[in-house]
Amino acid sequence: MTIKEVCEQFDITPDTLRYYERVGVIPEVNRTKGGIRDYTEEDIKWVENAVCMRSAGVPVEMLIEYVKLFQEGDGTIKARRDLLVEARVEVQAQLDKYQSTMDRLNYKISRYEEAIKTGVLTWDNCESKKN
Amino acid sequence: MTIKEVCEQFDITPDTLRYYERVGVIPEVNRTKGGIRDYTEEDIKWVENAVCMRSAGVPVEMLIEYVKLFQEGDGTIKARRDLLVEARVEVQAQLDKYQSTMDRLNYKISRYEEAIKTGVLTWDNCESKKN
DNA sequence: ATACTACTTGGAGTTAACTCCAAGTCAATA
DNA sequence: TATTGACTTGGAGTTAACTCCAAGTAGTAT
Repeated sequence: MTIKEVCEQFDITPDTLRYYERVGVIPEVNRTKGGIRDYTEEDIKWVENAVCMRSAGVPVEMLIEYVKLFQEGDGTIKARRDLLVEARVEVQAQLDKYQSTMDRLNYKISRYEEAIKTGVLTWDNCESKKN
Repeated sequence: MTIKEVCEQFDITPDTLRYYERVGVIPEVNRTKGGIRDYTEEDIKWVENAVCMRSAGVPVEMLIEYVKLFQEGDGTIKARRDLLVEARVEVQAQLDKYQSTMDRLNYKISRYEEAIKTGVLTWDNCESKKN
């Protein structure tokens, strides 16, 4: 699979994909004799993982560390588990923040909808209410 | 309330708070005769809102736009509602990504826990499994 | 064989959101 | 009054994560 195809599949740019490989967010990718990247299923799984983790803000640094441990073999199982648990803590914390922001947005929007519908501003200052 | 106290309450730095005011993420803050910031309840509500929105990745640009509309008065109710709805779409999309990353992390961690517990690597390559 | 296109590399540039800094001011204490 | 310490400003610097670029090469269509 070419770099272009992989990019379309995950909606990222070739530059990003090459960057991920360069810094070690994914292991080195399979190449043709000519040196052109030819992604295997395995390579693509790594890309999928990286894209997913990055989309939730897991730092590039952490992904690099994980790949490094993975390549060192079975002796790093516990270390990898710990790294993932650490990542999970961060992701969960962010998730909670997003949820509370959603709650706030929903509240504010409902107040605005109400004002628009009734044509009356039913609050002194939307911003100064607890929500 | 002093800048220091507000910072402690929201766990941010004075520099960040001054930056928010400077670029317009929050309206201009109340001052003492000497020119020192003295946050009112109203000011603090704005800070609370900004911190919450920023923690969910709502861009500074959008918050600035919102404050600007707010200061223009009641004629901008619909525009403000639209802005908030736009923000909500983004936040929800991010929330979904975080959730699917959590699912992936939970799956991977459980595989690792299993391997650690049994002492047996029950998969060829943790990364190459669908999850 | 000759274009043409898509790929390759290392390195420089960009962006958003802070974060730090130097120089100056003010209120309270010694 | 002199010093201290926290505050003020505008502007420069930093950081993470890309994103772009110039120069070169490989595979494909004419």
